[in-house]
Amino acid sequence: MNLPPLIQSFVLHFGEMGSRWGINRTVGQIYALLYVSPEPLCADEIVEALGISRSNVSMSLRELQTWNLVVLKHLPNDRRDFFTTPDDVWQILRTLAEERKKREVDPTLSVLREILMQQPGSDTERFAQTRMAEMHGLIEQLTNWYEDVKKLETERLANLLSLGSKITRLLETKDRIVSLGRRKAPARAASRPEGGEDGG
Amino acid sequence: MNLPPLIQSFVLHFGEMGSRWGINRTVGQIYALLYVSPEPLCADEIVEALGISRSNVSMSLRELQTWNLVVLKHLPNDRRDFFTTPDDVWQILRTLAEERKKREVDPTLSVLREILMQQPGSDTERFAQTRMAEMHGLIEQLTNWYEDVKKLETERLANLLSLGSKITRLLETKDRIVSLGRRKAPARAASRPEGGEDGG
DNA sequence: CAGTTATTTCAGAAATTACTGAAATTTCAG
DNA sequence: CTGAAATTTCAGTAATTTCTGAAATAACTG
Repeated sequence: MNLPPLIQSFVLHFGEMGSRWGINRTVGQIYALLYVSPEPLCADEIVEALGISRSNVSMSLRELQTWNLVVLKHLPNDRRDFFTTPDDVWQILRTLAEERKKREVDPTLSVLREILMQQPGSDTERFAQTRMAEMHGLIEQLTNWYEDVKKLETERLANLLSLGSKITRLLETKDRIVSLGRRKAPARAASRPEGGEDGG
Repeated sequence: MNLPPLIQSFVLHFGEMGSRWGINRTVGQIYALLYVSPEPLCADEIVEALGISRSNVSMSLRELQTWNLVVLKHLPNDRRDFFTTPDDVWQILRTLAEERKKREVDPTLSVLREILMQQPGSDTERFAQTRMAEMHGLIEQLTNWYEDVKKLETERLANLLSLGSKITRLLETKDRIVSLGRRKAPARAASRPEGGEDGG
């Protein structure tokens, strides 16, 4: 491997991280390298930089393309393929989320749904189904939230993030306003398992 | 493998999913099995159910314990160890998030910080650093949000989720109110990197 | 203490995954 | 068309990961 030390640390780290995800080491390294390169790189430059075989680079780039994590560029009068990563980190995040959802979450949801449709043949199975239903419910809530939030423009999303849980204070305010509007009902008094009024 | 069909599907699916994460197949299967079992299971029951070696079960349970994803139980007059999963799915989610952060996000942040401290030795390195700074910034925003939100009680969190991006409408309302309060300025016109006020 | 049961460790076998080099394919120029 | 350059494919090998059986350790009983 033949890289400026500071870049090498980054590339190596991503290689290790890659293997901790489903991604393999080489794929992680190539991604990292492209991410920090000022110009698009061609396959042979990657071979040179990382010291791996040409065919490995070819396969790994293909893998990255199926993840939509790299984009192919062409230079005039050069028929080699050059590669970069999208440069907006928020966009990268979105892509990553989308792909992981597609590969991990959606199949799980569909397996769960399928199982939940079936008739349990015993108490054990019946119990299992209730557990799976809980899991299904949680995942569905999360994906609904995700589907909803991913539509936001980056600026708004960033804003939302930076509010963090402060948002709940706002919600309380809203609740108050709404129940003021309603006037009649004692609003929050009714059956709430959770006792602690924490009214600011 | 010796399981009711409906449970077997679930267990097999989690096995496959496991290998797609860093977790391996057996670990995934054991987790799934414990998750849907009405009673805690001992190691030999797992051996029996999944048809794997006793030693593999022992190692995999240890792995699950380091993730805090299983809990050990003891029955009276029985010195074997029994295992279950926590049964609140929200709690499981929190644990998972926490562990993955610890293993994946935190080390990445620290590598990035370290690299960003160093003096770049060339333009290439300088450019790489700016890219890494972008990534670092994004990750930091996300983890700040996470640290903030994870403190919420489940009920509140679920509430927040179910609002999804509707929340932004509320934010707009708030903006309007706030700028009404201020009266003078055209409010949003000026370049504001971050909304300083949060009402409260 | 010896004997019994439960659990862990670990060297090596088995299985899986990643990588390479050589050959095949594609793409383009003349 | 031929030939050169770029890329891909793939069979075989290398490396890594997972899993097992046997042995070691630990925890308890009487």
